[in-house]
Amino acid sequence: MVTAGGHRNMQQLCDSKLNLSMPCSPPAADSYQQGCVRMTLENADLWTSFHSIGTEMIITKQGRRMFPHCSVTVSGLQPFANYVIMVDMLPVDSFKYKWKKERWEVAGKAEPQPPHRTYMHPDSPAPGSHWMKQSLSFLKMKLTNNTLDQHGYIILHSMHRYYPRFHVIQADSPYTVRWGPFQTFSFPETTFYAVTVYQNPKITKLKIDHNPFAKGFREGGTHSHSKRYRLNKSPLAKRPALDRTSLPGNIPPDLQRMPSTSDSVQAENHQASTQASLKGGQFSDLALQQDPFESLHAESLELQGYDYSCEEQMVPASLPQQPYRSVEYARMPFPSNDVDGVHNLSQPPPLPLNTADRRAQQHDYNHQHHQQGNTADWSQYPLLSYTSW
DNA sequence: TCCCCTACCACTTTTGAATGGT
DNA sequence: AACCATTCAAAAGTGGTAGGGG
Repeated sequence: MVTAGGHRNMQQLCDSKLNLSMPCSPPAADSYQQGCVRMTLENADLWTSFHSIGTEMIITKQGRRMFPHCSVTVSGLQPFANYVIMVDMLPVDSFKYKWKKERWEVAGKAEPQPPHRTYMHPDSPAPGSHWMKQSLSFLKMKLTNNTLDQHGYIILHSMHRYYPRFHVIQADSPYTVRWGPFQTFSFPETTFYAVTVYQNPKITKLKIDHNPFAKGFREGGTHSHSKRYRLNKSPLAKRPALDRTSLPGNIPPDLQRMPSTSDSVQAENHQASTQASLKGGQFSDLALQQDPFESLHAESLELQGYDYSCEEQMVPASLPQQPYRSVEYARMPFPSNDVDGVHNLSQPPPLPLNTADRRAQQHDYNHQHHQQGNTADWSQYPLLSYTSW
């Protein structure tokens, strides 16, 4: 059983930084508690380096790996129970951004959410002993801005901010994840701007310094763009789009089915889902502390009726049954009004980098306070994406 | 005009099939 | 025959940027 436990109060949560424990489940889920799952972000120093500048992740139509890539260690699992471990991406806020004058600025309201995708670790399902044996790398997870992507890559909007969310689900197969209790983790340091080209030169430099693949360009000398279009061949076109490394861990499209967010409780919590998923107070409190003055301007950016609904466009039908996880499912460890338990951020989301960020986060703060006492809106972002109904 | 996206480049790293040795 | 180690070609992946499009 994936259980909740560990850090309960905010101070503990903030102290834990990159080593996250799940907040305890609400009483309703106590019967499923048998331990305390902990997740630690690997390469935390690297992530922090990028985060201090403002991490950017390239997204391309063909799909691009992350750098730094997500790698975590897990403990507290039951050695002989099977688990599925997955990642999805959530928007940090309700804005889109632009890079202007050496800084990120809010450029308006976020685009409607693209189809929600979830990446499953290739080893899934595997016993807890396996997961705890070594760190889990999500190196092969790819990000794309192609909303019609058929490879199962994570679909994001450019110039928007996201953070990865890790799910640990007790399940014997990807087809039964809907039934198993699960816990969710996220790391503030992993927040990033999705971009099609790097905006911040500092990020480029940092990536080149750390990413061996970039050395070819740096050390290879000049780009002979005079040759461009002379050869009518694309490195990608001459290869199969999906290959031996093509995300074996991706959830079969058949499994990417979830209840629409317009359903049930999700409709009630229409807006602010992201903010709520980041809430728990920590994030917002920090944002306020950071720049209370500038936060005064936040309300001008308040969004109205932002549509967070997720719709899966990929509709393969190789399986007759398309499991989904319903937020109303009884085993869901997410409480309806336990703020600490709504999500598992032990830390506030990333520190604001500039005025725009602070405003955005203040927006989150305001919104979160409006959400206090409300029902859980974590459900805005289903654990598994869905295709159709 | 501005902003963002796409396609392409040259190079490094990774992958896995083929081969040879024990 | 089975296993392990090595080799090497192909595939994958990378950031920069010209050009295109909205």
